[in-house]
Amino acid sequence: MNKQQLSRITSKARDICARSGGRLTEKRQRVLEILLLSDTPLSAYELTDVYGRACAESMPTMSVYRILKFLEDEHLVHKLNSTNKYVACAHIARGHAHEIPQFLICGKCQSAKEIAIPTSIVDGLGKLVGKAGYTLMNSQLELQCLCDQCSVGAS
Amino acid sequence: MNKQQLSRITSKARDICARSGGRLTEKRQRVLEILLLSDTPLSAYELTDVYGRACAESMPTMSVYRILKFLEDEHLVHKLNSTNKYVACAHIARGHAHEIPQFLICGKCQSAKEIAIPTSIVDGLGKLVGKAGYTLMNSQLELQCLCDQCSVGAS
DNA sequence: ATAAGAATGATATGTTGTATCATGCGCCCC
DNA sequence: GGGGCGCATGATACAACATATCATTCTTAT
Repeated sequence: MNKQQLSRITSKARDICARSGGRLTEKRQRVLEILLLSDTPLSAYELTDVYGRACAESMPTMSVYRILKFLEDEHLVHKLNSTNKYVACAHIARGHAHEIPQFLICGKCQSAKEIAIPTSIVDGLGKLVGKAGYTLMNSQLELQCLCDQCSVGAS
Repeated sequence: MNKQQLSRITSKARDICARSGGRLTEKRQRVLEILLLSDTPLSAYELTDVYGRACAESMPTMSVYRILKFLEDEHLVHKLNSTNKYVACAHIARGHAHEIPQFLICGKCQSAKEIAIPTSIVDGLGKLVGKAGYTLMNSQLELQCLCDQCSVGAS
């Protein structure tokens, strides 16, 4: 991602925050940028480290958690429950229709790709769940995968 | 679950362990029984508490983790990643064909139901994942739901 | 009986996350 | 532009979840 793309996204993110009455402060923006630029999801403590190295002055982890919570509430960041790590939302630039995010997580390189699951599959799941006596609420799927690059180089 | 059912399951579990060269010791069996009898998934520390209250002498949490790992390796217990809690496998008694388990988790009463996802849906997901440049590996789905009982009583 | 290996205990520490109170900083109103 | 209000951040403590490591006990085979 180049600088121009990055600034376009953060600018959009700023708008999104503004619409909900929030503010994308410099620190919040930096955290978001770190996630946008990272190849892999990062834990709150990894973010603390990267922030400290990138920004000269460091940030207490508590603040990182608070900022992550803010960014999650704005749907700018998602948390991967299976790994306790955080990723930037892949859809900030365009419309940013925040349906439930779904992720493919590579078990080898840890990359995570945010994808859309078609209605047909979600509906199928919904029916199944109904038959089992449950009602489907929000469900962020995290599918354990192998990415093509890691497949190719695999032993 | 009555005593007879419980002993049938633990006996089956003993067989399963034996076949893989493991041993279902008394402590391992007790941990499994606690999970079998529990209405909801339990964390390792909750298990420690219950064990201590049920068995007069307590067990260090470290041992609970080790026992859980053993039981997981035998596919007698599953871990819910979204809540960091553990459940007994629902299929010990019958054939115990351990495919990837899938769970419906009630957001209100925390009950978790283990279900089977039909091949059609899994295949659909697999194709989708393939198009995104990934290969689906093991994927334990944990779907956030509301169970019918909680729906009825809901506000 | 005894040695080997498995299971468990004890202790320490690492990782993830929350609670709470203090401090700083921007913004609005007059 | 000073004063005060509210949001953002810092600092500190601690809770919850999990692993590492070495010691001890129990099983089992010979």
